[in-house]
Amino acid sequence: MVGIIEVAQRAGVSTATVSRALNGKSHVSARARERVLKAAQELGYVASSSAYTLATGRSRNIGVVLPFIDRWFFSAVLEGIVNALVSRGYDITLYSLSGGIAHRERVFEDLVLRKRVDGVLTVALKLSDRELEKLTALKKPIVGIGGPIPGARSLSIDDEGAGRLATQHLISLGHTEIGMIAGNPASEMDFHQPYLRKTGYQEALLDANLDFKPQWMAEADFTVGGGYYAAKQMLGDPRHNPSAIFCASDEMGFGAIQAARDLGLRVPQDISVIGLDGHPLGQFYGLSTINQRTREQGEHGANWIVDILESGDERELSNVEQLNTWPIDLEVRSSTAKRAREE
Amino acid sequence: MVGIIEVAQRAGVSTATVSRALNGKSHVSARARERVLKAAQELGYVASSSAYTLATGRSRNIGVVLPFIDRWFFSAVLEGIVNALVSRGYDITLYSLSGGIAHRERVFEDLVLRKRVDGVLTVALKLSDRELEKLTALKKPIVGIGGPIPGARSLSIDDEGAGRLATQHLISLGHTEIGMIAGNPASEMDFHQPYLRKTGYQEALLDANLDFKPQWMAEADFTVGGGYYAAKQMLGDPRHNPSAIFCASDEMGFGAIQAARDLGLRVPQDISVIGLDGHPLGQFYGLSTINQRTREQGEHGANWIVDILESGDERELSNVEQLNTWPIDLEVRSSTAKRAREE
DNA sequence: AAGAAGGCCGTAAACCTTTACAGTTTTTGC
DNA sequence: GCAAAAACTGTAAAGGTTTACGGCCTTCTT
Repeated sequence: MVGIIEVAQRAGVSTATVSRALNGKSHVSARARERVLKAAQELGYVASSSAYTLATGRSRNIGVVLPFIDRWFFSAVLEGIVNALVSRGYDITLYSLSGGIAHRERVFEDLVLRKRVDGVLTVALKLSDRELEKLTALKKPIVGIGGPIPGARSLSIDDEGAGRLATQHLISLGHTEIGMIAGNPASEMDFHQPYLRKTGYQEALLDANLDFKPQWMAEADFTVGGGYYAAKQMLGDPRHNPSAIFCASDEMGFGAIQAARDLGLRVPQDISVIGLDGHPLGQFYGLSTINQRTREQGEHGANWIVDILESGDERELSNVEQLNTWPIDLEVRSSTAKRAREE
Repeated sequence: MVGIIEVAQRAGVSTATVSRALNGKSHVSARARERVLKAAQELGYVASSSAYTLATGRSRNIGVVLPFIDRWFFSAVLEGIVNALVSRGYDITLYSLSGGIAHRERVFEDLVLRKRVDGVLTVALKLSDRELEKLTALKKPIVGIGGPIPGARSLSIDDEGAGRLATQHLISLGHTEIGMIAGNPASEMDFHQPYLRKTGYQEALLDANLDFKPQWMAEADFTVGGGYYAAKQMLGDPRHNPSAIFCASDEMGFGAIQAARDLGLRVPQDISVIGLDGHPLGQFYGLSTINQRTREQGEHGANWIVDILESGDERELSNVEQLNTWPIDLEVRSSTAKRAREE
C-alpha cells in the first residue's frame, strides 16, 4: 500500500509538504507542488480517509437518517441529497429506521456518535429530546428536511398551508362535501405532516362555513394501498359520500382514483381528487396536486449543512432552532373539476 | 472526548484489556470484563471508528453504487441492502452515478479506493475493465446485483428467461401479434437487462413460429413516461398495432396501460399488457408481471458480501466469477387475457 | 512441593495522516 | 547591499485504537 511517505520520497520533499500540496493549502512553492502532484499521480496514491479523519476530526461524511427508502418521497429526497453531497465532495452514510424502534436507538446511540459523520440530515423525522441532546453536545449540526425540529435547523413546506390550499382549491370548484384521507401518525414513525395537513384542511372548511362530518376523515398509510382502501370505504358508503377528496400524499391519490374507478365513479365528473407531493406519476394519471419539489428539498438541505460545516465559524456548529419554509405550487390537472353532482 | 484510556483508568486495567473486553476477545477474566463494561457504560464511551479502521484495516462499511435512487427498482434493492447490512452491524456508504460520467470516474477512483469500504455492492451496473481491475487489486470483494459481472460475483435473475416467460404467457393466451417495449441501453448507463430481455422475447416468438415486425419493438426509458410514449406510438398506428405488449419493466407497463386507455382501448379486452418487476403498484392496476422480489435480492446480495468478509478466509476476498441466479415468478393479474380480436 | 502449562494482563509499536513550531530560504523595501 | 519580512519546508507530536510480545500469576500434574 502506497502511503504519503512513498510520495514524499519520490518527490524529494517531506510528508508535510506532500500533505499541504495535496490539500491545496498555501505555503508550498509551485515547483514543489508540481513534483508532489506528479509523484502522487505516478504512484496512484490516494489518502486513507480514516487517517485523515483521525488527524483532523473531520470525516467529510454526512449521515442521512430516514424512516423508509422505497417510498417515493424518501427516495426522491435522498436522490437530491446524494447529488448535492457528492458534487461538494462529501460522502453519505445511510441509516434507515425501517428496522424498528430498537434499531433506531442503536442508530443514534452507536453509529451517529462514533465520530463517523460531520453532520446529520434527517428526513421527515422527529428527534426525541434525548437524541437531540446527544447531537447538540457533540457540536454536530443537524438539518431536518420535511418537518420542523424544535431546537435545530429544518427545511419544510408549510404543511398546514398546503392542506388549506388543496382544500380551498376544491371549495373554489363548488364542492361542499369534501373528504380527506390523512396520514396515520402511529404507523409512520413520528413525523409531523399528518397532523398539520389535517389542520389545514379543517381550517379551510371552517373558513368557508362548510360542514365537517367525521365520515369524511380517514386515516391511512401514505401509500397507494392506504389510499385505495380508505377511499373505497369513504366513497362506497351511499349515505354520506363526498364529492371531492383531498389526499395527504400523491400515492394515496393514485389509490383513491383507482378505488373510484373500481366503484364505477368517474374522475373528475363524479368525484374530484387532489393529492400532495408532485409525484412524477401524477402527470400520467392526471392527478391535481400540490407540488413540493421534493428532490430540490433534498439538495437544498444537503447544501445547507455543508455550508454550515464549511463556514469556518465554530459557533455555527451548535444547533439553533431555525425553520426554512419551502415554497409549494398548486398544480391543477384533470382529477379535479367543478362540482357536477345534482343536489 | 472520552477515549479508551479513560475507560482503562476507571476500570483499573490497561487499554489492551479494555479493547479485548469490548471486542469480545478471549484472554480476559470475567472480573476484568465486567469492570470494563461497567466503566464504559458509565462514561458513555463509544469507540472512534476511524481509529478502529486505521488500526485494523477494516471499516465495517460497505459501499453501494447505483445509477439512480428514485426509481423503484433501485430504491427497493437499496431498502433490502440497508436492512440486511444494519442488522449485521455494517454501515453503508452510498454512491449514486446519476451525476454523469465524470462523476462516475470520481466515485471509483477516489472514493471507493480510500480504504473507506470493505466491499462494494453494485446494482444493475456493468463495471469497466479498469474499474474491476482496481477493485480486484485491492482484494475488496464485489457483488453485483441485477446483472452478471464478468470476473466477479453477481446475483441476478435470468433476464433472458424472464423475457421468454413473459412472452410465452402472451402466446399461450392466443396472441400472435406481440409487441415489446424494451429498455434503451444508451440512456440507462450500461446495464445489461435491456438486451437480454429483448433476446428472450425474440426467442419465444421464434420458437412459436410467430412473426416479428420491427414496428412491434420500441426502446424507451425504464419509466412510466417511457412506457407511455412508446405504447402510444405502437398502439396508435392502425396499420400494425399488436394485441399484446410485453414491457421490460412494470413502470413501463403502467405507462402502457394508461396510453391504451387514453387511446380508448380496453385492457385486457383490446390489448394485453405484461410487465416485469413485481412493483407494489401492480396490484392496483392489475398488471400481470414477472415478480423478481427485488427487495429480497438486495438483502441476499448484502448478506453474501458480509459472509465473504467474515469467512476469515483471505482467499475469499479475491474476486472470482460466480453467478447466482435468482428465481422469478409469473404473476398473472387482470391486464392479460385471451386474445379476443377478430381476424 | 516443584515444575510446567496456560490463562491474564500490560507495554509499546503500528496504523497514516495533519499541523504546530521552528528553521531555512527567498523576497522586499530602502 | 542589508535588514526585515515573508514564504517555504522539515521535524515530530498528536489523534485513538488494536495487537504482538513478553512477563506474571494460577492451577494442574506428578
